[in-house]
Amino acid sequence: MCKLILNNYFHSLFPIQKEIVEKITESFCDFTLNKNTILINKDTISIKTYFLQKGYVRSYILNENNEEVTTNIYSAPCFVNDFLSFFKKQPTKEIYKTITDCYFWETDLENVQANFHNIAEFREFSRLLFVINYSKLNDRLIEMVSQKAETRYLNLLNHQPHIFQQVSLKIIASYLGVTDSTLSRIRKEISKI
Amino acid sequence: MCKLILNNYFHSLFPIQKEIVEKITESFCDFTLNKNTILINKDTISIKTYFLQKGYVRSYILNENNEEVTTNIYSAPCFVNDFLSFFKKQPTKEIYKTITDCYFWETDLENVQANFHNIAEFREFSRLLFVINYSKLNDRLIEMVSQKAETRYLNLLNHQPHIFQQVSLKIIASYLGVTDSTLSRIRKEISKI
DNA sequence: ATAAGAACTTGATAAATGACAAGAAATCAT
DNA sequence: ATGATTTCTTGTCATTTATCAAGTTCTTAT
Repeated sequence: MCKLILNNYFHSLFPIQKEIVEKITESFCDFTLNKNTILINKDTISIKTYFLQKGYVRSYILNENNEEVTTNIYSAPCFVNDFLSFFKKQPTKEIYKTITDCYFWETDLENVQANFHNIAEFREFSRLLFVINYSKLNDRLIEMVSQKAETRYLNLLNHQPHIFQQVSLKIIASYLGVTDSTLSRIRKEISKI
Repeated sequence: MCKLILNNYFHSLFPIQKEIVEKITESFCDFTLNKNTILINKDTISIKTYFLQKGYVRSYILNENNEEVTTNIYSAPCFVNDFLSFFKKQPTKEIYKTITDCYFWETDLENVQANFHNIAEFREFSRLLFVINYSKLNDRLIEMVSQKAETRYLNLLNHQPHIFQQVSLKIIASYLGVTDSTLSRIRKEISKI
């Protein structure tokens, strides 16, 4: 149980003394999940916060036709959270499921609260995590409304090529907001060039 | 200079003692802007945080054809912030402009920091504000990728009918992710029923 | 190794939306 | 009030993407 990667993640976002990071992560516990396993189920209250050290996770909703629409793809190292559910204790609308075998760290709200109110550096880190997540989501929204599917595909391919090694095109298609047939045709078009 | 509405907003999101709210908002200053005035310009660093007490504001980007794509519409009372710019001092990608005459309160990062680290209730409020904003943005993204334009239009009409009184269809169209011609046709179709 | 299922591709056709242009209606500045 | 500007609508046609169905390839469980 080595917390090196977890601790480094805190450092990488906001400069914090080693001893303080160790105090923050003291109560984190590790666990693994096999691929295609639910991490957080729909309509439940997420009582843990998760750090994904290894693997890929996606969140998705079921639309009116019960089709899965991928809302986010998480690639380690990163935190995986349903903010509204975790902090406001509301039922989740999305399902969070592993795409590959995964290695996680988890802790609960009680511990987050203690750190948040007692450790100034953790407060800064937490806020930064929100700012970055909000900003990424905003960028994604802008991309979805202002660029066409082919551009969005090329952006993903350029910025996160590793995703294509691990995640099926069906999931990627729904993340890009198109059907798998359309994605297949986009790839065909691009390969011609 | 009456801070009643501003103070009430804090209360409405998270229960805080009156005296503490007054302390939090002590350093907020008010100002007005005429309609169609820039609040935060593109490529600048937003050094203030804004509370919109009265009026409507929108944020938008300029796409590759220099067309305005509305990313958000803010209706009072609410906070208006470019989180990434304000907290990470990064240049904004979006322009924030008033749609109507507006009345604002503002304060700076120094004050936010003092409150954030000294007042536990403000910390909770701040985090809640992030959680709610993140969640709204996530809902909007889900709506954009999983529902068609007509449904998105009807949702906006049901949940925020007041927007249609103050905001031009051109801006609403771009917020819904369609052209103004398409929105016009959607409205025509619906009116037939 | 093999059968079953899932992932991916492809074709034909339909639906949704965009692009452009022109005209009508509303708003604004003087 | 009047002309200029902007907003909104509408027509025609093009583009993008979805839908459905069939076939191929790849994975996985036994």
